[in-house]
Amino acid sequence: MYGEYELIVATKEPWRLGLGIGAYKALVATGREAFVKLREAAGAYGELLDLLKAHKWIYIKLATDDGFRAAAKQNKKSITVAGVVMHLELVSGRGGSLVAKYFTRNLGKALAAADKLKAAGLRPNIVKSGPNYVVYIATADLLRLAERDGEIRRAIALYLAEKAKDGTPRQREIAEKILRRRPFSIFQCLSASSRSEPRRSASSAGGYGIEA
DNA sequence: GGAAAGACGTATCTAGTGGC
DNA sequence: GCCACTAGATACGTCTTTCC
Repeated sequence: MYGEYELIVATKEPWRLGLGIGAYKALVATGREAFVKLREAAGAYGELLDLLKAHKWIYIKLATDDGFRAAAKQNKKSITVAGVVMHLELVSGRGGSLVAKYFTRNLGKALAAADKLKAAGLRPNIVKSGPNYVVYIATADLLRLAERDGEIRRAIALYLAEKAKDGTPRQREIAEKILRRRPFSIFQCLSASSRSEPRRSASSAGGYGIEA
């Protein structure tokens, strides 16, 4: 697939940038290298594109960053609590609430997960749901956890923001209600996490185009 | 195709609050 | 203090999606 992509820049002096193709175009890179060049060229703009979650930028990162690709594959709105990977879920009761759940068909695993969560000072519940056992922590515990853990706070904020934007009408209603009710700010969470990262040197991303 | 995991909806319980 | 009402939380079933 990578061979199908070419990074071509239009310029008055194409020979300075790469292989000249036509009077004003330079072929800078092909295949995977085209994505790598694009990513390098983005420089500081990359941070902005990260925050904006621009889908074309995400495609570039998926093509150039193995770790990001693995994380994206694994990431299903899940959080890790006391070593237990749980996924977030909006529950549409009368008011609507947010819970973190761990699914398993193995009762022993469910009990073990609940023990870990208890050891972390939480109050897990185990319910049978069809053939599954569901270990979950309720909204109150989840929010207490979020106060202590920035990563979990960020995951919850992103999840709620995503549901408020792209969820079903009912999910949007619940997500917006929770966001109004709780002192969550997606922007606080994002800016807090971006502040903790080292600054990158700035460079221009202008002038590049990509052709498939 | 089947098992496991994930998503969603409904019913019910519980706690808080206001009116009397 | 009691009752009614409301909102939030929990319980649980079912359907869908994903993965082997």
